[in-house]
Amino acid sequence: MTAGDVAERAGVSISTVSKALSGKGAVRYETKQRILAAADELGFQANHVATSLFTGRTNTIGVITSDQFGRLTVPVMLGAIEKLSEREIALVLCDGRGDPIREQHFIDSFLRRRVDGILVTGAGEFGRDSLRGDLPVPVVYAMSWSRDENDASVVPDDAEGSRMATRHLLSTGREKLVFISGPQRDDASRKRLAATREVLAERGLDLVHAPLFGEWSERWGRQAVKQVILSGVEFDGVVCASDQVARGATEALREAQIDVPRQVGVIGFDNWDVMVEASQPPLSTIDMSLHEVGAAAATALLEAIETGRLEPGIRRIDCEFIPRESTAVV
Amino acid sequence: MTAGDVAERAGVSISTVSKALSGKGAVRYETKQRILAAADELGFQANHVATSLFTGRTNTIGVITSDQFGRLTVPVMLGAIEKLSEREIALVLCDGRGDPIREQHFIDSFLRRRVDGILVTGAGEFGRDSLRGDLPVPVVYAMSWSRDENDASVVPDDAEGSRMATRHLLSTGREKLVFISGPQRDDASRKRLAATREVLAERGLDLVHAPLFGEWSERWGRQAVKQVILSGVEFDGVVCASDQVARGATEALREAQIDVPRQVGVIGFDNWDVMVEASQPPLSTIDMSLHEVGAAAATALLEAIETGRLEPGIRRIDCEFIPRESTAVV
DNA sequence: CTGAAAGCGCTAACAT
DNA sequence: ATGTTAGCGCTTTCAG
Repeated sequence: MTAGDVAERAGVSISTVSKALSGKGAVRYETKQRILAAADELGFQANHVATSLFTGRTNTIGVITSDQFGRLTVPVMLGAIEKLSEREIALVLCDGRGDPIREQHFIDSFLRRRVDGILVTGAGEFGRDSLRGDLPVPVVYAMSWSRDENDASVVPDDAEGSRMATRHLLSTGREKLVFISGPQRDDASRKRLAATREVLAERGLDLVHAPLFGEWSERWGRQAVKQVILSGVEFDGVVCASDQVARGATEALREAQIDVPRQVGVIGFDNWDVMVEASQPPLSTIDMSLHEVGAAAATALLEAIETGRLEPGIRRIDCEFIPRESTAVV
Repeated sequence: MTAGDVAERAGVSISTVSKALSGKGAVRYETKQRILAAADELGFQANHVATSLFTGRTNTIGVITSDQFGRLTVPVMLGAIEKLSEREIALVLCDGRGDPIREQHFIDSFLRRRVDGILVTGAGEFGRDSLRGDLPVPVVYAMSWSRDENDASVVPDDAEGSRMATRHLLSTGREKLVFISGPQRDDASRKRLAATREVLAERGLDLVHAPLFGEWSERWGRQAVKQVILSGVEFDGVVCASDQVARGATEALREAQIDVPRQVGVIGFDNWDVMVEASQPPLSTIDMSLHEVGAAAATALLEAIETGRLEPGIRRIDCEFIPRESTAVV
């Protein structure tokens, strides 16, 4: 099933078939119809491989992840997929697992396949190393950002998200806040703490307890709250750097007969459906708009592919505040 | 950067370069070294597109999902990716969303791209329609299975998993079991119920309460247990068709001052880390080995691509029982 | 408006 | 052991 078959059936030459189907050359209306009909009858689909060989573009972009497509990277990837499939661009995936050797291997494979561009993603606990300097195709980092300022990265505006969270808690009349997060070395932990403190400072306030760093788990959230309660410090709001932590915190409060949201407000981060909805009460939280992060990264990559220009630096996508009961005013 | 450049640099012809690099033709050791050196210096990577055009194989397989790569399909896809990347086979992804029009669109795109095979995946609540009869490449369904008996599908052995769960509960000395599941129309619900009853029947037992169908959520798990408690029926074990349901059930039991596992044992299904670990106590459960499902589907597809033969029918992959505290004997 | 011909980068017979 | 040649299926000048 090639263009030759269609040509034969329509009684024209191969090049006329090509022109008719691509719509690029000048073909008489009537012959065009004949060709289209023939192509249709034969179910002809132009061989994309051959086209790519000629044009040098594969309409394919390589996606490499460092975290096995987890909870954070999947939405990013879906956002990118959606954007790219509008333009008939396919994604080929591979899982670098954060191992530079594996990554290098896959990059080579991408280059052999002549992908038009590369998207790098990952959970983004830390800034990551640049892939390597001399790639012949544009590279965009999504969610996971490159420490190299000449690279282009798209990430959620974490800091502003945390500010929104804190401002919201303050706006419900609470002033005695506690901050619970995951590991201290994680980028997200540090940024979210700094942002929380910044908002408090603007109002002449500070956290009423030293920030609590642990792990990204419900268990830690529970434990941290118990610790705060034990410390005897008075508090009326808990800023959590993840929904898991927030859910754990909420549970521990309930167990200690402290009413959420009446006595203490709790806000999470992530808008992870299974956490925020199952929590009692459901959690107010910050949505990182990961879908948009992926879509924006894809758009930037597309533009770079088409124009050859890629604006370096880190682009931040707005987060969204999602109100639920855990911070309601009662 | 083509084979021609390498040839020129090594002072040989293009075909000799091809032979040297592919290792297929006979090339004198010394010239081969020269060619390898030249290729290395130039950083030459053979153009995969050109090779594909010639060989007719793209070393690419298309993956189409009906559920946006959710919690169940991601591990399946990762299992497949791992298997396939061993052989330098890439996956191109798209998201059909269960919409036949979209699916058709992507299938066409796959065919234009001359993928070597197609993998269909999805959460598998129901058996799905076959893609369409006359595809020129092999198709394997993973997790989501095709209702057409001529197709090849790979799924977890759900029924045996449920039997294991029930047998385990019985083995801990419990006999008065309750069954809580998601929507009744879901395939998984019905199969898991049937399997549970089958094991009970073997021992001359039956559920002590009518099976409870609702949704795949913690909330429903909580509600269902409350309902059972309210009914006044005596029970000492809860078979749940998902970890979310099991976690909700466990919570409701705790709230009702019923000790898990001392008074009632609870077993889940999925081995979803964030659920089983955060539950108090942690949940015993059944792992569906989704990674293996993906890997097995990939293997079957590879074989079909290589040999042209694809064994039709549904292949079931063993589940694994994961003991934790919620069913411990105390 | 249509067709012949060259070529994208590679492979594999077939010479030499 | 190496080189020459003819494609893989398409696009695109360039003639006619």
